[in-house]
Amino acid sequence: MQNDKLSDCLDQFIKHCKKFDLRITPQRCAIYKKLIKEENHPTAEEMFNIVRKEFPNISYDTVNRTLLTFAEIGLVDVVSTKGGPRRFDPDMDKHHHFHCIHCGKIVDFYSDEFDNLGIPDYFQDDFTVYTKRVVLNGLCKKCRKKKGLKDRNIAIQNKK
Amino acid sequence: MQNDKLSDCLDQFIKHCKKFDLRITPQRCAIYKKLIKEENHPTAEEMFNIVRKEFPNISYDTVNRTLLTFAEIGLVDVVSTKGGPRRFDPDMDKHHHFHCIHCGKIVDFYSDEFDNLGIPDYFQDDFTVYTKRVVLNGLCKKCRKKKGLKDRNIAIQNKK
DNA sequence: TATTAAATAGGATTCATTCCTATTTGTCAA
DNA sequence: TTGACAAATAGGAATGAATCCTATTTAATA
Ligand SMILES: [Mn+2]
Ligand SMILES: [Mn+2]
Ligand SMILES: [Zn+2]
Ligand SMILES: [Zn+2]
Repeated sequence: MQNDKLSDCLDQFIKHCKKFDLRITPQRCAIYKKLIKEENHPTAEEMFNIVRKEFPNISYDTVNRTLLTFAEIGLVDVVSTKGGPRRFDPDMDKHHHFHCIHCGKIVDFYSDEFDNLGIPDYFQDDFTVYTKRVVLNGLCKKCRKKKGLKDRNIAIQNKK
Repeated sequence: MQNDKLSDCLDQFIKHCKKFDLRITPQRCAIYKKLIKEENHPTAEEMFNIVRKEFPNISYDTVNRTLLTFAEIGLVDVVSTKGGPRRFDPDMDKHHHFHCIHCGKIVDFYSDEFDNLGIPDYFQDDFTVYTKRVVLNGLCKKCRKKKGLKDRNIAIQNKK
Protein backbone atom coordinates (compact mmCIF):
# COMPACT_ATOMS: atom_id res chain seq x y z
CA MET A 1 0.00 0.00 0.00
CA GLN A 2 1.35 3.45 -0.89
CA ASN A 3 1.80 5.99 1.82
CA ASP A 4 -1.00 8.28 0.67
CA LYS A 5 -3.28 5.28 0.35
CA LEU A 6 -2.44 4.32 3.91
CA SER A 7 -3.10 7.77 5.27
CA ASP A 8 -6.41 7.86 3.38
CA CYS A 9 -7.21 4.63 5.07
CA LEU A 10 -6.32 6.01 8.47
CA ASP A 11 -8.42 9.10 7.85
CA GLN A 12 -11.32 6.84 7.08
CA PHE A 13 -10.60 4.91 10.23
CA ILE A 14 -10.63 8.02 12.35
CA LYS A 15 -13.87 9.20 10.81
CA HIS A 16 -15.41 5.82 11.40
CA CYS A 17 -14.40 5.83 15.05
CA LYS A 18 -15.76 9.31 15.55
CA LYS A 19 -19.05 8.34 14.03
CA PHE A 20 -19.38 5.80 16.82
CA ASP A 21 -18.03 8.10 19.54
CA LEU A 22 -14.91 6.06 19.96
CA ARG A 23 -11.81 7.86 21.09
CA ILE A 24 -8.78 7.87 18.84
CA THR A 25 -6.18 6.19 21.00
CA PRO A 26 -2.68 5.27 19.94
CA GLN A 27 -3.50 1.65 20.74
CA ARG A 28 -6.46 1.61 18.39
CA CYS A 29 -4.48 3.24 15.62
CA ALA A 30 -1.59 0.83 16.02
CA ILE A 31 -3.90 -2.17 15.97
CA TYR A 32 -5.78 -0.91 12.97
CA LYS A 33 -2.65 -0.20 10.98
CA LYS A 34 -1.37 -3.71 11.49
CA LEU A 35 -4.77 -5.25 11.00
CA ILE A 36 -5.32 -3.98 7.49
CA LYS A 37 -2.05 -5.52 6.39
CA GLU A 38 -3.05 -8.98 7.53
CA GLU A 39 -4.03 -11.52 4.93
CA ASN A 40 -4.30 -14.55 7.17
CA HIS A 41 -7.34 -14.13 9.40
CA PRO A 42 -5.28 -13.56 12.53
CA THR A 43 -6.28 -14.40 16.07
CA ALA A 44 -6.24 -11.82 18.85
CA GLU A 45 -3.03 -13.34 20.11
CA GLU A 46 -1.36 -13.12 16.73
CA MET A 47 -2.36 -9.49 16.46
CA PHE A 48 -1.09 -8.92 19.98
CA ASN A 49 2.32 -10.31 19.03
CA ILE A 50 2.45 -8.20 15.90
CA VAL A 51 1.38 -4.96 17.54
CA ARG A 52 3.50 -5.30 20.65
CA LYS A 53 6.65 -5.18 18.52
CA GLU A 54 5.96 -1.50 17.92
CA PHE A 55 3.95 -0.92 21.05
CA PRO A 56 5.67 -2.99 23.71
CA ASN A 57 3.39 -1.91 26.51
CA ILE A 58 0.09 -2.86 24.97
CA SER A 59 -1.88 -5.56 26.74
CA TYR A 60 -3.49 -8.62 25.28
CA ASP A 61 -6.82 -7.55 26.67
CA THR A 62 -6.65 -4.26 24.84
CA VAL A 63 -5.90 -5.95 21.55
CA ASN A 64 -8.70 -8.43 21.94
CA ARG A 65 -11.18 -5.85 23.18
CA THR A 66 -10.26 -3.47 20.41
CA LEU A 67 -10.69 -6.09 17.72
CA LEU A 68 -14.14 -6.86 19.08
CA THR A 69 -14.94 -3.17 19.09
CA PHE A 70 -13.79 -2.93 15.49
CA ALA A 71 -16.05 -5.84 14.65
CA GLU A 72 -18.95 -4.06 16.26
CA ILE A 73 -18.52 -0.96 14.16
CA GLY A 74 -17.89 -2.90 10.99
CA LEU A 75 -14.14 -2.44 10.58
CA VAL A 76 -13.39 -6.13 10.76
CA ASP A 77 -15.26 -9.41 10.57
CA VAL A 78 -15.24 -12.36 12.93
CA VAL A 79 -14.72 -15.56 10.98
CA SER A 80 -17.18 -18.43 11.44
CA THR A 81 -15.20 -21.51 12.42
CA LYS A 82 -15.75 -24.95 13.87
CA GLY A 83 -13.63 -24.21 16.92
CA GLY A 84 -10.27 -22.91 17.97
CA PRO A 85 -9.46 -19.32 18.84
CA ARG A 86 -11.49 -16.55 17.31
CA ARG A 87 -10.14 -15.27 14.02
CA PHE A 88 -10.60 -11.83 12.54
CA ASP A 89 -10.93 -10.86 8.90
CA PRO A 90 -9.89 -7.35 7.89
CA ASP A 91 -11.22 -7.91 4.36
CA MET A 92 -14.71 -6.48 4.52
CA ASP A 93 -15.42 -7.05 0.83
CA LYS A 94 -17.93 -9.70 -0.07
CA HIS A 95 -16.06 -12.97 -0.12
CA HIS A 96 -16.20 -16.52 1.12
CA HIS A 97 -13.99 -19.02 2.91
CA PHE A 98 -12.53 -22.43 2.47
CA HIS A 99 -11.31 -24.07 5.70
CA CYS A 100 -8.81 -26.88 5.66
CA ILE A 101 -9.94 -29.30 8.34
CA HIS A 102 -6.43 -30.64 8.67
CA CYS A 103 -4.12 -27.64 8.98
CA GLY A 104 -6.74 -25.01 9.82
CA LYS A 105 -5.80 -22.68 6.99
CA ILE A 106 -8.57 -20.37 5.84
CA VAL A 107 -8.51 -19.39 2.18
CA ASP A 108 -10.52 -16.55 0.68
CA PHE A 109 -12.39 -16.94 -2.52
CA TYR A 110 -14.66 -14.75 -4.55
CA SER A 111 -17.76 -15.81 -6.44
CA ASP A 112 -20.41 -13.65 -8.05
CA GLU A 113 -22.64 -16.68 -8.12
CA PHE A 114 -22.42 -16.98 -4.37
CA ASP A 115 -22.78 -13.26 -3.79
CA ASN A 116 -25.91 -13.05 -5.89
CA LEU A 117 -27.72 -15.79 -4.05
CA GLY A 118 -31.02 -14.58 -2.72
CA ILE A 119 -32.25 -15.26 0.76
CA PRO A 120 -35.40 -17.42 0.70
CA ASP A 121 -38.49 -15.22 0.79
CA TYR A 122 -40.16 -16.87 3.73
CA PHE A 123 -37.03 -16.09 5.64
CA GLN A 124 -37.11 -12.34 5.16
CA ASP A 125 -40.21 -11.97 7.29
CA ASP A 126 -38.83 -13.55 10.40
CA PHE A 127 -35.18 -12.58 10.20
CA THR A 128 -33.07 -9.56 9.41
CA VAL A 129 -30.03 -10.80 7.57
CA TYR A 130 -26.86 -8.75 7.86
CA THR A 131 -24.31 -11.05 6.27
CA LYS A 132 -24.31 -14.10 4.05
CA ARG A 133 -21.20 -16.23 3.74
CA VAL A 134 -20.49 -19.55 2.13
CA VAL A 135 -18.21 -21.79 4.16
CA LEU A 136 -16.44 -24.68 2.50
CA ASN A 137 -14.68 -27.35 4.51
CA GLY A 138 -12.20 -29.80 3.11
CA LEU A 139 -8.53 -30.44 2.50
CA CYS A 140 -5.98 -28.12 0.99
CA LYS A 141 -3.49 -29.42 -1.53
CA LYS A 142 -0.75 -30.08 0.98
CA CYS A 143 -2.99 -31.83 3.46
CA ARG A 144 -4.64 -33.90 0.76
CA LYS A 145 -1.34 -35.69 0.33
CA LYS A 146 -0.50 -36.35 3.94
CA LYS A 147 -3.89 -37.71 4.99
CA GLY A 148 -3.22 -40.12 7.89
CA LEU A 149 -5.86 -38.31 9.91
CA LYS A 150 -5.77 -40.71 12.80
CA ASP A 151 -6.09 -38.26 15.64
CA ARG A 152 -9.68 -37.14 16.04
CA ASN A 153 -8.79 -33.67 17.03
CA ILE A 154 -6.67 -33.00 14.01
CA ALA A 155 -9.51 -34.09 11.80
CA ILE A 156 -11.97 -31.82 13.52
CA GLN A 157 -10.18 -28.58 13.99
CA ASN A 158 -6.89 -26.89 13.71
CA LYS A 159 -4.44 -28.07 16.30
CA LYS A 160 -1.00 -26.74 16.91
CA MET B 1 -40.06 -41.23 15.87
CA GLN B 2 -41.76 -44.62 15.99
CA ASN B 3 -40.11 -47.45 17.81
CA ASP B 4 -39.22 -49.43 14.72
CA LYS B 5 -37.83 -46.32 13.09
CA LEU B 6 -35.67 -45.74 16.14
CA SER B 7 -34.35 -49.28 16.18
CA ASP B 8 -33.60 -49.04 12.46
CA CYS B 9 -31.68 -45.93 13.28
CA LEU B 10 -29.75 -47.66 16.01
CA ASP B 11 -28.97 -50.57 13.73
CA GLN B 12 -27.53 -48.11 11.27
CA PHE B 13 -25.57 -46.52 14.06
CA ILE B 14 -24.09 -49.83 15.11
CA LYS B 15 -23.14 -50.70 11.55
CA HIS B 16 -21.57 -47.31 11.11
CA CYS B 17 -19.49 -47.70 14.26
CA LYS B 18 -18.34 -51.15 13.23
CA LYS B 19 -17.30 -49.87 9.84
CA PHE B 20 -14.88 -47.61 11.66
CA ASP B 21 -13.81 -50.23 14.21
CA LEU B 22 -15.46 -48.37 17.03
CA ARG B 23 -16.73 -50.43 19.93
CA ILE B 24 -20.39 -50.39 20.74
CA THR B 25 -20.43 -49.05 24.26
CA PRO B 26 -23.51 -48.22 26.28
CA GLN B 27 -22.22 -44.65 26.56
CA ARG B 28 -22.04 -44.23 22.81
CA CYS B 29 -25.50 -45.69 22.34
CA ALA B 30 -27.00 -43.48 25.00
CA ILE B 31 -25.40 -40.38 23.54
CA TYR B 32 -26.46 -41.24 20.03
CA LYS B 33 -30.06 -41.92 21.02
CA LYS B 34 -30.36 -38.54 22.66
CA LEU B 35 -28.43 -36.78 19.96
CA ILE B 36 -30.76 -37.69 17.13
CA LYS B 37 -33.67 -36.22 19.03
CA GLU B 38 -32.02 -32.84 19.37
CA GLU B 39 -33.24 -30.01 17.19
CA ASN B 40 -31.24 -27.20 18.72
CA HIS B 41 -27.59 -27.67 17.86
CA PRO B 42 -26.61 -28.64 21.40
CA THR B 43 -23.26 -28.10 23.04
CA ALA B 44 -21.31 -30.93 24.63
CA GLU B 45 -22.41 -29.70 28.01
CA GLU B 46 -26.06 -29.67 27.04
CA MET B 47 -25.76 -33.21 25.74
CA PHE B 48 -23.98 -34.18 28.95
CA ASN B 49 -26.87 -32.87 31.02
CA ILE B 50 -29.40 -34.68 28.86
CA VAL B 51 -27.58 -38.00 28.80
CA ARG B 52 -26.63 -38.07 32.46
CA LYS B 53 -30.31 -38.14 33.42
CA GLU B 54 -30.46 -41.69 32.15
CA PHE B 55 -26.80 -42.47 32.63
CA PRO B 56 -25.85 -40.76 35.87
CA ASN B 57 -22.28 -42.00 35.88
CA ILE B 58 -21.23 -40.75 32.49
CA SER B 59 -18.49 -38.14 32.45
CA TYR B 60 -18.42 -34.87 30.60
CA ASP B 61 -15.23 -35.90 28.88
CA THR B 62 -16.84 -39.01 27.49
CA VAL B 63 -19.74 -37.06 26.07
CA ASN B 64 -17.51 -34.49 24.47
CA ARG B 65 -15.04 -37.04 23.15
CA THR B 66 -17.83 -39.19 21.80
CA LEU B 67 -19.46 -36.30 19.99
CA LEU B 68 -16.13 -35.49 18.37
CA THR B 69 -15.74 -39.12 17.40
CA PHE B 70 -19.22 -39.08 15.90
CA ALA B 71 -18.24 -36.00 13.94
CA GLU B 72 -15.19 -37.77 12.63
CA ILE B 73 -17.17 -40.66 11.26
CA GLY B 74 -19.91 -38.47 9.87
CA LEU B 75 -22.70 -39.07 12.35
CA VAL B 76 -22.92 -35.45 13.41
CA ASP B 77 -21.68 -32.09 12.21
CA VAL B 78 -19.82 -29.38 14.06
CA VAL B 79 -21.50 -26.04 13.48
CA SER B 80 -19.44 -23.12 12.20
CA THR B 81 -19.86 -20.25 14.64
CA LYS B 82 -18.25 -16.95 15.51
CA GLY B 83 -17.37 -18.09 19.02
CA GLY B 84 -18.85 -19.62 22.09
CA PRO B 85 -18.87 -23.30 22.95
CA ARG B 86 -18.82 -25.83 20.16
CA ARG B 87 -22.23 -26.86 18.90
CA PHE B 88 -23.19 -30.11 17.25
CA ASP B 89 -25.74 -30.69 14.52
CA PRO B 90 -27.33 -34.12 14.29
CA ASP B 91 -29.09 -33.18 11.07
CA MET B 92 -26.74 -34.45 8.40
CA ASP B 93 -29.06 -33.52 5.54
CA LYS B 94 -27.97 -30.70 3.31
CA HIS B 95 -29.10 -27.53 5.00
CA HIS B 96 -27.92 -24.11 6.05
CA HIS B 97 -27.92 -21.87 9.11
CA PHE B 98 -29.07 -18.51 10.26
CA HIS B 99 -27.36 -17.22 13.43
CA CYS B 100 -28.91 -14.53 15.53
CA ILE B 101 -26.04 -12.33 16.64
CA HIS B 102 -28.06 -11.17 19.63
CA CYS B 103 -29.45 -14.29 21.30
CA GLY B 104 -27.22 -16.86 19.62
CA LYS B 105 -30.07 -18.97 18.28
CA ILE B 106 -29.20 -21.04 15.23
CA VAL B 107 -32.05 -21.67 12.80
CA ASP B 108 -31.98 -24.28 10.04
CA PHE B 109 -33.15 -23.51 6.59
CA TYR B 110 -33.29 -25.40 3.36
CA SER B 111 -32.66 -24.03 -0.10
CA ASP B 112 -32.20 -25.92 -3.34
CA GLU B 113 -30.69 -22.81 -4.80
CA PHE B 114 -27.98 -22.84 -2.15
CA ASP B 115 -27.45 -26.57 -2.41
CA ASN B 116 -27.00 -26.44 -6.16
CA LEU B 117 -24.33 -23.78 -6.04
CA GLY B 118 -21.23 -24.97 -7.79
CA ILE B 119 -17.75 -24.59 -6.41
CA PRO B 120 -15.62 -22.31 -8.59
CA ASP B 121 -13.63 -24.39 -11.08
CA TYR B 122 -10.23 -22.98 -10.28
CA PHE B 123 -10.88 -24.08 -6.75
CA GLN B 124 -11.38 -27.75 -7.46
CA ASP B 125 -7.76 -28.21 -8.45
CA ASP B 126 -6.23 -26.97 -5.25
CA PHE B 127 -8.81 -28.07 -2.72
CA THR B 128 -10.92 -31.07 -1.92
CA VAL B 129 -14.25 -29.80 -0.70
CA TYR B 130 -16.19 -32.00 1.68
CA THR B 131 -18.96 -29.66 2.79
CA LYS B 132 -20.50 -26.42 1.61
CA ARG B 133 -22.68 -24.41 3.96
CA VAL B 134 -24.23 -20.99 3.76
CA VAL B 135 -24.09 -19.05 7.01
CA LEU B 136 -26.39 -16.08 7.54
CA ASN B 137 -25.91 -13.70 10.42
CA GLY B 138 -28.50 -11.25 11.61
CA LEU B 139 -31.34 -10.71 14.02
CA CYS B 140 -34.23 -13.01 14.75
CA LYS B 141 -37.73 -11.61 15.10
CA LYS B 142 -37.59 -11.29 18.87
CA CYS B 143 -34.20 -9.65 18.96
CA ARG B 144 -35.06 -7.29 16.14
CA LYS B 145 -37.48 -5.62 18.52
CA LYS B 146 -35.27 -5.31 21.55
CA LYS B 147 -32.20 -3.91 19.77
CA GLY B 148 -30.38 -1.83 22.41
CA LEU B 149 -27.20 -3.71 21.57
CA LYS B 150 -24.96 -1.57 23.66
CA ASP B 151 -22.65 -4.21 25.05
CA ARG B 152 -20.08 -5.19 22.49
CA ASN B 153 -19.99 -8.78 23.51
CA ILE B 154 -23.68 -9.26 23.14
CA ALA B 155 -23.50 -7.89 19.65
CA ILE B 156 -20.70 -10.19 18.66
CA GLN B 157 -21.65 -13.53 20.06
CA ASN B 158 -24.13 -15.29 22.23
CA LYS B 159 -23.66 -14.39 25.84
CA LYS B 160 -25.49 -15.88 28.76
C1' DT C 1 -5.67 23.91 31.39
C1' DA C 2 -9.00 21.46 34.28
C1' DT C 3 -12.63 18.22 34.14
C1' DT C 4 -14.50 13.88 33.22
C1' DA C 5 -15.76 9.75 31.23
C1' DA C 6 -13.58 6.42 28.32
C1' DA C 7 -9.88 3.45 27.69
C1' DT C 8 -5.92 0.86 29.19
C1' DA C 9 -2.59 -2.43 31.73
C1' DG C 10 -2.01 -6.22 34.07
C1' DG C 11 -3.44 -9.57 36.92
C1' DA C 12 -7.37 -12.61 38.33
C1' DT C 13 -11.06 -15.31 37.01
C1' DT C 14 -14.09 -17.98 34.29
C1' DC C 15 -15.31 -21.22 30.97
C1' DA C 16 -14.61 -24.69 27.47
C1' DT C 17 -11.76 -28.13 26.07
C1' DT C 18 -8.19 -31.35 26.34
C1' DC C 19 -5.06 -34.26 28.83
C1' DC C 20 -3.69 -37.87 32.16
C1' DT C 21 -4.02 -42.34 34.04
C1' DA C 22 -5.98 -45.99 36.84
C1' DT C 23 -9.83 -48.81 36.05
C1' DT C 24 -13.33 -50.99 33.36
C1' DT C 25 -15.14 -53.27 29.44
C1' DG C 26 -16.11 -54.77 24.50
C1' DT C 27 -14.26 -57.83 21.24
C1' DC C 28 -12.25 -61.72 19.49
C1' DA C 29 -10.06 -65.99 19.31
C1' DA C 30 -8.99 -70.15 21.71
C1' DT D 1 -17.45 -69.63 27.68
C1' DT D 2 -13.55 -67.72 29.04
C1' DG D 3 -9.11 -65.12 29.01
C1' DA D 4 -6.27 -61.73 26.93
C1' DC D 5 -5.85 -57.34 25.39
C1' DA D 6 -6.56 -53.07 23.37
C1' DA D 7 -10.04 -49.59 23.48
C1' DA D 8 -12.86 -46.76 26.13
C1' DT D 9 -14.27 -44.55 30.35
C1' DA D 10 -14.39 -41.73 34.83
C1' DG D 11 -12.76 -38.26 37.25
C1' DG D 12 -9.64 -35.02 38.25
C1' DA D 13 -5.82 -31.99 36.58
C1' DA D 14 -4.08 -28.98 33.23
C1' DT D 15 -4.39 -25.88 29.47
C1' DG D 16 -5.96 -22.16 26.50
C1' DA D 17 -8.89 -18.57 25.19
C1' DA D 18 -11.79 -15.05 26.51
C1' DT D 19 -13.51 -12.10 29.83
C1' DC D 20 -13.58 -9.54 34.05
C1' DC D 21 -11.81 -6.36 37.66
C1' DT D 22 -9.96 -2.12 39.11
C1' DA D 23 -6.38 1.30 39.80
C1' DT D 24 -4.34 4.37 36.65
C1' DT D 25 -3.91 6.95 32.47
C1' DT D 26 -5.59 9.74 28.84
C1' DA D 27 -8.52 11.75 24.88
C1' DA D 28 -11.91 15.00 24.30
C1' DT D 29 -14.19 19.00 25.41
C1' DA D 30 -14.98 23.65 26.99
MN1 LIG E 1 -11.39 -13.68 4.47
MN1 LIG F 1 -28.66 -27.41 11.56
ZN1 LIG G 1 -4.42 -28.01 5.00
ZN1 LIG H 1 -32.24 -13.52 18.52
